[in-house]
Amino acid sequence: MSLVDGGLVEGGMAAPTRERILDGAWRLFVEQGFAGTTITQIEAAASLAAGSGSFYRHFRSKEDVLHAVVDREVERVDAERNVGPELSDTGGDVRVALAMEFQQRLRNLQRLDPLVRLVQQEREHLGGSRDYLGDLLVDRNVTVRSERFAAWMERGAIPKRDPEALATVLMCALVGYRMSSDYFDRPPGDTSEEAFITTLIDLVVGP
Amino acid sequence: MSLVDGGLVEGGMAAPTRERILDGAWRLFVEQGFAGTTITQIEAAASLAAGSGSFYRHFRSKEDVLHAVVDREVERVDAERNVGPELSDTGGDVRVALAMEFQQRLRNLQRLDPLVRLVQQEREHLGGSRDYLGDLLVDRNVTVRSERFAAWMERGAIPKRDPEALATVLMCALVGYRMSSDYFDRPPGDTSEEAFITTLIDLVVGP
DNA sequence: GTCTATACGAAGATAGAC
DNA sequence: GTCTATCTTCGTATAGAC
Repeated sequence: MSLVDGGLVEGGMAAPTRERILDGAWRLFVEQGFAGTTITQIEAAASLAAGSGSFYRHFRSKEDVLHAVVDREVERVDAERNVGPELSDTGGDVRVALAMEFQQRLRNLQRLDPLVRLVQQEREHLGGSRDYLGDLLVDRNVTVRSERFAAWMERGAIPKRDPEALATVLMCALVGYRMSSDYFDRPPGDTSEEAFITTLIDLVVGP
Repeated sequence: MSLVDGGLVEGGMAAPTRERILDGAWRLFVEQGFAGTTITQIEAAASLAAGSGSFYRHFRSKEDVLHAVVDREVERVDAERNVGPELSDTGGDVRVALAMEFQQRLRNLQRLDPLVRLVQQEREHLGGSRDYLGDLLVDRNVTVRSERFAAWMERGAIPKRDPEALATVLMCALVGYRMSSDYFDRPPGDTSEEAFITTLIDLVVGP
């Protein structure tokens, strides 16, 4: 049982203050942005007296905790990295394998949206973390998918094309769909996720 | 001849203070964000005395000028709206028509990036403008393109598919490519714009 | 309409007792 | 490590002369 608000974790042990500060700062930064969040709010969220400088016993400044928060989240992304099912897991049906992969990617993108937004907002202050996040979110995904597509092309499961460019196009389409949906609070062109994925698969597999 | 910095416009007439404030605020908001920009900076950019409240003779608050700036930019987007060349303009070559259209869309997206970012940053304060921008940037584009695709499908120029879903997928791919490039300061998967567009065309037209 | 001067509040950060 | 209390800086906004 986990009582995050009370600062307790499984087993009833009180979470270290530093962790509580990171948890609270992360939530507040996501909800209000970095500039919109005050040290006082972070202290309150960490069950410290609001307005006391207790925060400063654990972090040197507001920017300091921003870096710590972002780095922790980027590490989590790294740890949770996963790819879609192998073709063999879906009875050799390439359409099913693609559908599962695209759905999973859209879910992942949605989950990562708060982090992406925060990093975007504070891009000037987050040079290194931003580079690493780009590598994690984009390049490694393209690499892994393009290798898979190349294998499928060899087997004749999908038409032959430049596998890296294909992987890039598909990833960009999914990124664009998710960002448009988040940005405008509705799917682009009123195209449902299902119709979007179906069309994407048709384009990849061919008629 | 236009001397924006000096507050002059064609003809040598001094631009009204209100316009100079809008120009300066727009530039500063793009460079530093809304929260990161001070009234004092806006005044200086408009050639008013820094720290004097002269700003307040023209706008009631910082939020007020934000709305005015965003609305002005959205109106400009609306005025500049344009679509790619007709099929007949390219000698009936659908690949050429698509290439020109995609290139133009990528250029447009790049030009609109500052506005999109600003609206994203201050989304809470910009409800109405945001809805309208979504309509302008996404839905109208999808509508216009899907009608065109439907006509091309009738003529047998491209394979038959759901034209609206196809237009959505393509627009999302371009949005994702541009946003990834801007976000990480490099194209995703190190795929050049040319290779990206070529692959996109191959997917649409078929082998 | 623009200036000088300033009131007011908010937020980051520190000092020192416990 | 946490508290009370406070310092300092900065930014919004206003008052009133010109």
